[in-house]
Amino acid sequence: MPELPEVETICRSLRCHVEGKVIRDVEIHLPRLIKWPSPEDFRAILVDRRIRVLQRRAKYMLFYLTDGWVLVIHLRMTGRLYFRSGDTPADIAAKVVFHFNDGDALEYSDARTLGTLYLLRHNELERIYGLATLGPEPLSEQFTVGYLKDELAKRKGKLKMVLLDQRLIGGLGNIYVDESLARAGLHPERKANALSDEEIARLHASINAVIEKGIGSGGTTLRDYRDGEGNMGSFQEELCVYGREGEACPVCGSAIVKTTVAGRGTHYCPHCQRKPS
DNA sequence: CTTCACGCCTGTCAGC
DNA sequence: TGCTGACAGGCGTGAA
Repeated sequence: MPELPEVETICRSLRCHVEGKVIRDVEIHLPRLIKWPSPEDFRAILVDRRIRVLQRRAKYMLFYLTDGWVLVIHLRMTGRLYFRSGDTPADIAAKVVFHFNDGDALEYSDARTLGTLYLLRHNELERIYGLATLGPEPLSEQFTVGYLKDELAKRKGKLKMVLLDQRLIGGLGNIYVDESLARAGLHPERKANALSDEEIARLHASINAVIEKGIGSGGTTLRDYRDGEGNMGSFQEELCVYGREGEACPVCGSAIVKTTVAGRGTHYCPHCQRKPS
């Protein structure tokens, strides 16, 4: 569900509620979500530790705790983190609940239960393979046109697949890849290593613009996604192609097409994003 | 090394 | 109305 803009929005909405809070207890209703250490140790280590700062890296949320521990949460498809003040009713469907000393709580719920939670020392974070191998993020200093050009040159696959690879760019998912390609006017099945310099520059600018607007809109709420206070995002109103099969392209009016590329639902405008034959 | 199909889970929705 | 199957925004694994 959540991609970089959604995770960033959740982090922003949670910081003022959780930073500085001391964990009093942890309820674990679905132990298999805890990937490291054992659920028993996970709980025992968290109890009495304070959340110092909450940071985000791509789609990972990192809660830096006292004594060098870091709680790492990846929401995958349907994970949700919701801050609940002590005087409001608990979510009985929550899979993991972090109770704070002041009576407030942070609830993790997850319809498809594909999310992952870890508790590691700050110098052990590379044990999470996906976190250790993340590429630079959109809008970061390292994500330059030159970087994108060099990386695309090494890839023979289709653009759609390459842009979803978190080792190349950290934080893009299915929605923002489709939107980036639409705004750059590039067909999702173009070969990554066959783009002109001008097309690469356009793609780079489009990725940054889409992610920046996505964050500015508080993310994209198509179904499940809410921020840490339960608010919906509004970027769904600005989507050009994603979820708009059969609707008119905002640029040329052609009907948006949906296909499957690299096993993922893929939306594009057949006129603005022509595939050179 | 890259590329790609598949499995993981469950809720929702279209079609019958 | 009730059932069935396809599908869903992510990622890790393993095979080629």
